[in-house]
Amino acid sequence: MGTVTKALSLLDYFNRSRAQIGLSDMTRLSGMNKATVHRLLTELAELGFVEQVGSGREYRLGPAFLRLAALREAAVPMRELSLQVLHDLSDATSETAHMSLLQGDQLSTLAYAYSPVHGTKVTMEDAEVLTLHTTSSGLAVLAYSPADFVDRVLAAPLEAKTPDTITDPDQLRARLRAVRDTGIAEYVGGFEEDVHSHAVPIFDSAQAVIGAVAVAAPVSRMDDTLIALVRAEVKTHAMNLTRLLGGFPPDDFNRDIPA
Amino acid sequence: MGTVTKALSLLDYFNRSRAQIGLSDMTRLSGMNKATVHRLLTELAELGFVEQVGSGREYRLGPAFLRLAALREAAVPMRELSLQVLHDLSDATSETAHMSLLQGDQLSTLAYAYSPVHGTKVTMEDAEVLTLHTTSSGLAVLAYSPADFVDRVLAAPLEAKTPDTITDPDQLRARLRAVRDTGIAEYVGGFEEDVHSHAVPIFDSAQAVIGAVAVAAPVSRMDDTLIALVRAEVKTHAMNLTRLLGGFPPDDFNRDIPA
DNA sequence: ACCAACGGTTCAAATAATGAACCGACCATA
DNA sequence: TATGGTCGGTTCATTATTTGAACCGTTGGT
Repeated sequence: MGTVTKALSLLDYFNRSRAQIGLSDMTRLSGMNKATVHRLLTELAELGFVEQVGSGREYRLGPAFLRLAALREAAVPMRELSLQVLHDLSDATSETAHMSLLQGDQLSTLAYAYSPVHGTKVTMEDAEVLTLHTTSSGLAVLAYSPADFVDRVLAAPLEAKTPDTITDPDQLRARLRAVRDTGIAEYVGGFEEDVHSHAVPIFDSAQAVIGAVAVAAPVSRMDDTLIALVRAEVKTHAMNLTRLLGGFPPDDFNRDIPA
Repeated sequence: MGTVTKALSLLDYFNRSRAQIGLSDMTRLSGMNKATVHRLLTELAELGFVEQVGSGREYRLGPAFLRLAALREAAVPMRELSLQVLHDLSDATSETAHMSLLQGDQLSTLAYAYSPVHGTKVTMEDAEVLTLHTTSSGLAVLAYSPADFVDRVLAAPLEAKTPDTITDPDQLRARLRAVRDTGIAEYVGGFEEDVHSHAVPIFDSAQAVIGAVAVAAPVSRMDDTLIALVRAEVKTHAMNLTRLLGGFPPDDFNRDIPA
């Protein structure tokens, strides 16, 4: 392992519940020699990557990250990142993948990717607007939204886009509980007939939901084999996108899919 | 220079106008050996601190910074606190307010706030980098920095950003004495022409200067009335921010403005 | 067809990283 | 107030990593 990796791997020991770490703790956590850890932390401190909290006390993450994160964000727009992940995802599933962001009480499609494998596929429009109660992405977002927001959305008139759209608030709430249990949302024909989709929420740096990644296929093609594949792939790719965007799943987010 | 410093100093060559850098360019910019730069970039890439844009193409800042910046802000909500104060300050003065942190021998902009009152205003960029000898914030920081740091900064070549930039060390030292007398720094057109700004230093819990809060306005608008208002407001808001951040001004810091 | 510049690789020589032992300071407990 | 444990930090001979000139194969412009 190179010295740079050793130094930067120290940063991984910081997290929300452990914002400050002392030299001895860091030595234990990393398994490295105390002198080594001290030298690395000192060097990181000079660069502003960590800082010492008081006088000769614990270390915490430094201010340099704010500057570099701003530059990163300026250099790589969210849409480009989403497209990369969606391309992978549609490749892995051979179906249409898309990503949408919560805007007001609707979802607006940020990006999508098609697979060339099948002649028939679910197609999207640029910046297509989706409603929350008619799509798997909407259920994924609602399932991790604050209660008052969910209340407001479900109190409004819920229009049926198809005969299969769920418009009963109680039924929708039951679906949201199911989503929270599995970490993944499913909807058959709620927005358009003949479309079966699975969606996983995307979170921001404050662990709040900001949108969802979904895979959509024609109902006829979505058999048990494809369902298993799609669920696994959407889950991992969505987690990956959350990470790329600098976000964190909430602590109660179902990290491991129970089959 | 330690290996870690070498690796992380590569990151400083990225900025808004140069978001992607190739291996050869980076070699030239850093003055290091190409093999060394390649190894360091590869190591940084494995950790997500940089990433390669296409297949065997240029490098850019990686996604790790978003995660770490979020953790930093969760641990120390410096940016959020600054934004609150800056918002108040720009409201009170009807001009642009900004806060920057000392990083190495430069200032990096942490946050800023605009006033909606005037159509023309001084604009900022996210994470904009300011030099110490060209800005009122820089003078404010230098005036309360240790002598050896000031010596080092003033001994380096001082580039003129505008015709009004002060590049003579003796003249700058005279300005620093004036800053210490009043507790507030002033600069007209040192960084950009037509900008007149006032700045007050921010201190940490060890009474050491860590940055500055400033208000910047177009030269034409900065008349005696506005100057008096800005000086009073910057002073109180900066003191307030120092306090919010858990810091203390040094004992010789001029607490009451003598008009 | 050519040349220059690109990203990337090699390996002996040079250099920086390492770690066991050691400080003084601090803080409970005795 | 002694004492034992832990803290952050330091030292320096040993060791392992980093370094850099030269070298690939590839690409793109002339």
